[in-house]
Amino acid sequence: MPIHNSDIAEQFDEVADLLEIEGANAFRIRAYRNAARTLRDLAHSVAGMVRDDADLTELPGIGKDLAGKIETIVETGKFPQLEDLKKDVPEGLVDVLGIAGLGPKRVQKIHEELGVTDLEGLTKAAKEGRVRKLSGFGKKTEDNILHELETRGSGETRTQRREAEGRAEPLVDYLAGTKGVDKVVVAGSYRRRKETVGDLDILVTCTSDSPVVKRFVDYEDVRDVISKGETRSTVILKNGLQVDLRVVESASYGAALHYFTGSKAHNIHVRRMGQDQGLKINEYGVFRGDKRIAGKTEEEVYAQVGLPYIEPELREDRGEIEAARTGKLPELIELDDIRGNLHSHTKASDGANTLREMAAAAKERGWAYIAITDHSKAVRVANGLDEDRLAKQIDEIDAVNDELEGITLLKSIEVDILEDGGLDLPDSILKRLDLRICAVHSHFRLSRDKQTERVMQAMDNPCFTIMAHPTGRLIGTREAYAIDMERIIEHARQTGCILELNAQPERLDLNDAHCKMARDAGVKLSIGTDAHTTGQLDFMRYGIDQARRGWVTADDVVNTRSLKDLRKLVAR
DNA sequence: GCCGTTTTCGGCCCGACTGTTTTCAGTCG
Repeated sequence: MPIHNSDIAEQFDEVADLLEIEGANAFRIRAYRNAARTLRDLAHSVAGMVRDDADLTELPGIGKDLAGKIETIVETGKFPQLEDLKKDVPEGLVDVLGIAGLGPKRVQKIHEELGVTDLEGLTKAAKEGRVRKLSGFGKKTEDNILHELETRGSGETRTQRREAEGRAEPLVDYLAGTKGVDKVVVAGSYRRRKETVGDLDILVTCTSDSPVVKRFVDYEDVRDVISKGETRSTVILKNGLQVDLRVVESASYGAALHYFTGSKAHNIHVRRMGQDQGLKINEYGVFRGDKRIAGKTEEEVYAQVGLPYIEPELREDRGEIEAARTGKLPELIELDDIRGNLHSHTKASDGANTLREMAAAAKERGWAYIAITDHSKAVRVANGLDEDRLAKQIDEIDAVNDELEGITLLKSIEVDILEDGGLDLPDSILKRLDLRICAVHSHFRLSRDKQTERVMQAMDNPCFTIMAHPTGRLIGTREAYAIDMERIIEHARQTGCILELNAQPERLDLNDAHCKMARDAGVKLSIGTDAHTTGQLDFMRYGIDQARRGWVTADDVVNTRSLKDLRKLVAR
């Protein structure tokens, strides 16, 4: 059973949690968390690196000690240090640490003085009024703990970007209407365009007498007010989403925007660079001594540490600072670069619109072409096309194209990859199409090797043009099927196949790390909306967001090309 | 536990808010 990066990352995070409760050195704890993050962000398998005898200490945040621990985990499947820690610290305390307002010190105290070892014990102790009697605790703290225990959902939840937008936009409009308010902007992972957000960070600039904080906590969608100060406030919305408000004066806008956009790792890196030059960087500006020397814009902040502006989507401390320093930042793709869409459905299978309607909607968006990719017959629930129906659709598209102006329908199909790696329709009909996108819709539970080989075999068929939603994941509801993306990307490179970045907001498949990996390998991408209605063609922007997070440029994406150039690219 | 264009030892980002305290520890982002 191969060990995945995320397995090791999880164990490192668990060690960090347990060490925290033990009261270990904070920097040692951070080292484990940093290492966990490095492993999660890594596009290739660290187990593979161990197998190849690669030097793990080359990875950021991994030194001699952690490299050794990774090797032990990969080679033996065991992590003795974690086992030992679990003997010393009850595991249930990790859940207790997850309660907002309870940090390591308080958890320790609750454990030592009240004998609490898990959430159940904590609930009992709080209900019996024993928590408030501890020194440093009080009635209010106890009430907060009980409230938190009652209202918290099941574990950690992140909100999908589209849902977050639905909450953020009206709130921004509401705040912008407040007296004295100048700018209102959503920062945080929302601005970095992550596929999901943990909370919303809203930054406001306003006059000193603006009632914006009061207006914020009075917002009708607020369920709980966690804190409310002069420059900061935190609330929980009725759907459980946390929103943080930060207020700064205009002179600090850029510094605050940079700070609250993050990521934390990116900020720490930039601050350290500032420190090396005798500068202090905080949310109010860049300071030499007590004198603020920058802060009005983000560009100013970066300039002070000798860097060009870095796009928010890149700010994950995944090499963007080095790239900026050496002038190697990618010129990220933009929505305007897109010339067409290569994944769309019609009424013929499970879409809602006709060929003409889809063509008109694509033209409205300024595109030059749209590929019609209805399902093939294996997907019965979606009324997939057999050979005869596809042949009819080919004729129909030819006829419609004769009437259309300024937009071209491309003949295509989303053909199923069968369990044995064959395609669901004969080559004879597939060859009549302009391009073919190929997809896995069944047998998700094959072993990693079998799944990988199934797809690679399909890629060997010259009819294979684009791999649709390559890992099959649905954000928050279905894990990716087991597949070795390193091998898939390498095979795509060798065969000239294209990988799709599916832009459906619950798919966004490839993820950002895989986009970068494909790009680094020189494999071309297609950003496809997978639209089942004309309106879903607007999902293109989610795909662009994800691509930008993957360092993707317009040149890396086939559907930024003119129709003529696209035809050349899809011919293998 | 990591890391190094002054360093292989001694640093490690920085400020706001809450609750319980009488000047601040703990927590959070």
